[in-house]
Amino acid sequence: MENVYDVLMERGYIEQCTHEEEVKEMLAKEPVTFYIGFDPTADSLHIGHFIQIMVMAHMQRCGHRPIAVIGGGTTMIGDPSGRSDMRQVMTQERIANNAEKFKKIFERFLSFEDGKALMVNNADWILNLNYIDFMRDIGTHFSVNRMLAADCYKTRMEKGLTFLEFNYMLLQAYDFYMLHQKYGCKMEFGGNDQWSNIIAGVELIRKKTGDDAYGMTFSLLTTSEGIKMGKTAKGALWLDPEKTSPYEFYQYWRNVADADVEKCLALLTFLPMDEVRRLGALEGEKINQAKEVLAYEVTREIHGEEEAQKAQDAARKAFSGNQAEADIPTVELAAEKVGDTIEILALLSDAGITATRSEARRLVTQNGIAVKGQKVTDIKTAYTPKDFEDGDFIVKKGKKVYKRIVLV
RNA sequence: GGGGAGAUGCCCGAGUGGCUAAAGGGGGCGGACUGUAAAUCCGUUGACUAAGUCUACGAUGGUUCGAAUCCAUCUCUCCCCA
Repeated sequence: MENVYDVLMERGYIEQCTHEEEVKEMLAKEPVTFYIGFDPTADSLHIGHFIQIMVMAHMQRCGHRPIAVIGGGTTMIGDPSGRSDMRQVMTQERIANNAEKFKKIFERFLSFEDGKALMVNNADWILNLNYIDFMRDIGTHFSVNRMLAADCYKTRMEKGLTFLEFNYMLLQAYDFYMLHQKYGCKMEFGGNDQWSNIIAGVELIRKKTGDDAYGMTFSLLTTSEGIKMGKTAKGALWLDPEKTSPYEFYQYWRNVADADVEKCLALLTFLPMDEVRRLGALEGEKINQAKEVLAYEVTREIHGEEEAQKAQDAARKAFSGNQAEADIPTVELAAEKVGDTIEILALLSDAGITATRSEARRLVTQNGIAVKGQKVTDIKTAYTPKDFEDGDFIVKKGKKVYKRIVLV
């Protein structure tokens, strides 16, 4: 069987590794149990988590056993790594609720049959810890001096770090230790921002048991300019279709920068590397083919074949000028709002296409609005219910945003 | 516990009585150019009517014809000392 280490390396996942040679050897000769933790701080996973899921999937395909750990316990603390502010304290109910949603996504990518993968919640062993016991048992193995020097606290050394958050590292290390004891877990993976926490776990296991444990981190998805990817105007790029529609999701990937196409194909799809390299090498206008493949593939992974197809068709139609048939988002507008006639400004704001009338006015004056394929340049332009009758009342905002307005 | 500094629009940050809806930058949005790319250029970026009005500079009161700017109290943040 192919060594998953080479696969991960070739596709560009690996950022840091504790014991490169040993890890490579181990992964080649035996099935390895490893874990990745996910803190349910939001009610949906985002694209950053997706990379981790991909890694688990690659690992499982090569015969290793993933443990997806839901951080129901650690979320009670909040990981301060790389953050400039303290996380909001969350209630147990919300955490449990979010954890439920995570499960569904994992099941799409991992096979949990016959214990080929596990999902556990660290709330099971963290929530009932006894403070004194824990401190004597685990706390003794940590040096505050070293912790303070850790890179992940850097930003917090300027802004302030509470003792609550300072404990996070111990708990994550303890997770790894527990998984090692219970399931023989030998490796912990995570985003590169988790490096400090992962090392802490590796060292804890070595100190307490003398056993070998390893850690590896993966690149955070960044653009060629080094900016974190997956940010949209509305916040993160969510995997939940309720929060980010498949169409928006598709469009995000359709619009990535040329320079990022190959990297994204390697990290976010299962396409063979030969194909990835071929697509990434396309030049000029042709790179758009690669972007279509990328957008389609990623959307298919997350939302399924059907949704991906729909998004692709909609996008193609919308951008080829043949908008009438495109499956573009519909917004409803109450008929009484329209009355006998409605002016463009009221239309845009009432339909939620713009947040305010001022914004609508701005857009119209700046030539940013088209209705039924016609630029609207006069803010006095008005419409009557008749204009909506054929169901093709399509508003184009800027170059890329299309909305179909339907009276209700 | 003692002392000091600070809180301005989405973010950073200037502004220390009227010329301030608030410089500058970033980001966002629109336009041009294009390949639904990048870079670049232009415009725009509190709200409502279209020429004013209203709401805004941590919160609440006060001084003044007039306050982001002065005073008081409060809240929060950071720094130094213990």
